Amino acid sequence: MSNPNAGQPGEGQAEAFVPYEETELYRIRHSAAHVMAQAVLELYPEAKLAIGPPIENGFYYDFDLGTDENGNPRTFTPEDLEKIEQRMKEIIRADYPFEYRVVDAEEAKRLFANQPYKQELIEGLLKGEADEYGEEADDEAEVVISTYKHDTFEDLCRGPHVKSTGEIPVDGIKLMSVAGAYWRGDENNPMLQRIYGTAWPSKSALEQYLQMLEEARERDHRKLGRELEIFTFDEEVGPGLPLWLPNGAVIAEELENLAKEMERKHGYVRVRTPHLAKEDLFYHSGHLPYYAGSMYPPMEMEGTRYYVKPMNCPMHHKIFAARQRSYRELPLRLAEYGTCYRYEKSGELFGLMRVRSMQMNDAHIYTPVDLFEQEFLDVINMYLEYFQIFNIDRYMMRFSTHHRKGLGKKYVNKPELWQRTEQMVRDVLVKNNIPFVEVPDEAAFYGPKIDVQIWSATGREFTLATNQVDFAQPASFNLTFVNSEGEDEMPLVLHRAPLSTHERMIGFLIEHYAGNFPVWLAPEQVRVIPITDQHREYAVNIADRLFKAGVRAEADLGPDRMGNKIRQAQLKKVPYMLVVGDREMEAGTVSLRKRDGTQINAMPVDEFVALVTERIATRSPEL
RNA sequence: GCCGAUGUAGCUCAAUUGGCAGAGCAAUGCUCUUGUAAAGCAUGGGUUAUGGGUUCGAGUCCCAUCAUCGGCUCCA
Repeated sequence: MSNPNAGQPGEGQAEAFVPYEETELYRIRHSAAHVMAQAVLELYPEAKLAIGPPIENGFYYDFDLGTDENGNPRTFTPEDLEKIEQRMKEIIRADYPFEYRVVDAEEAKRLFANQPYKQELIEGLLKGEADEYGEEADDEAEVVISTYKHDTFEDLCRGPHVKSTGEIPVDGIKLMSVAGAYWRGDENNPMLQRIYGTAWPSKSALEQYLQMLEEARERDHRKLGRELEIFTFDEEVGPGLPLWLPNGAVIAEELENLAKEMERKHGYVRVRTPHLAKEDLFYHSGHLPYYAGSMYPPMEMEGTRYYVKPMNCPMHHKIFAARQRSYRELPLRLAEYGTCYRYEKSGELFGLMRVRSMQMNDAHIYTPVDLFEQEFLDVINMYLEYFQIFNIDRYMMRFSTHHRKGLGKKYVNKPELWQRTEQMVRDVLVKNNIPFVEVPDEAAFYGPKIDVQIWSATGREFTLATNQVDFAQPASFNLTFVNSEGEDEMPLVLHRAPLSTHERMIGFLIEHYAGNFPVWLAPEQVRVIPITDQHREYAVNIADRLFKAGVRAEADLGPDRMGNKIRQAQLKKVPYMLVVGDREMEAGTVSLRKRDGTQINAMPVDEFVALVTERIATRSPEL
């Protein structure tokens, strides 16, 4: 797929009107990849070249280094990176021109005679397959095979490049890391060695980028989650199984309260279901045929096999089927913060963003087909309401559809239903002017979906919320309702999880707010700081008063000085600090210091209580 | 799961070619009674991830396992 966020997803590119592919920076990065490949070939003459495209923030190139004397795959060492980078700078300084030429298929094959991956790419080009950028060839256009050459290095390449290596800013490049990557992104293919580099128009731009990475590390939810005591992992509990600390539990509960309010307003009813079920249920649902790879293995008792649930839907379907349903009670919207377990591969785990136990903001909407549009839109609107509350403005709606080659394997084998439901979703989106990108071959096994994509502090892309159409499970569970004609009719099911899972949502929110939660979400909302021991009782009284007003407030009665107590509260990112001494005690006031450093002295206690309770009640983003 | 790297006190990090495991912060105790981001003194804290091996001697070298990190694959 062509990356819709190719430049920077969000800030930093004011001149975003020019497509990334047409910018000078793109040519610089692409050219840097070629220069790197030359340097690698000089160091490892036997290396086989795969592909080396520009990417967001830089470029990479994939190599197959073959095997060593013992038959083990050869890999790059961190020292190699330094050598390669040094050599790249020499090549850049030598200012070799890039020369473009078109070659016919015969010559191309001869040119890359001992480059098997290039041969495969040439074959692909001739067959009109997607090129190295994943772009489908235009059926009408004739196949053009071209190369770019600089110094001793010639690569199969469409370009574009800079005029000569000297146009690559020698101080603007840096090799970042080595990684394994499968040839053509397929895990059945051999693993290649990938070197990632970054490239910028100048030394200062590079430094700025490195600085930005540094800052991103500061807001990484794994770091803040530890510092703010939100969650922890324990080796003995297991990887991907987070433990919510008291502060994290507060945030999770606030999110649940929000969800309950919102869902009540939108006509949902709540249900609760067990964490495991008999094997038969998951056969029925299609999970065992299509999803078993992500499920924990079964446990057996008295000859019956049970699975821990990877999703809540089958249970909700059983609730729908618990009695006969009438069209009069549809759409039926069943909601549950359900706890699910998925066996994510060990290398896929990532802090809170990718875990093995998760609580989903789940709901299933059973609707007659003719009410689908209305229900679907209501769900989208609920997303937008939530995003407004959290000030989430950097996201992307991704419409995932099936691909015919996956029918019966990745997707249930109902081609006409796929076509029909996908068209329904597309129509709703277009008709309501909701911006989205369509991505083929990314659907759920039971139907098309809309995912909301967001980015973690480290730049990794995640699906935050999801909204999926399901035409498969109603059929496999034989779900029906009696329509106005008195006939049995099958509903469509909408799966939706606008608040994601607690794990991913809170991981995201930590980074989104850099730990500075709005008052309503902050685990500790107010800290009262007495100046000396004589003010302890007054501090306790104020904290007590706030507590009774439903505010999460604590008095810091520790032995530290006021200055250090303020520092500690700042480090924990407590929104409000109330400093109290003689002046406040006499006047019945507090000195309010906000987390941002602003200060309001001599504020009457009543006034502060009114302020904080108003912020909480309205879920105000303001401090 | 795959490729690579890393693992020392609650946290951040030291420890020369293999030669007595240390510091700051945090914690605990005592003193100080303080006005908007760090008071002072003292004390405790470690089977150096786990299990093997090499060696007179291993945090350091080797092997295996576990976990984490950067990617790939996959995904809420």
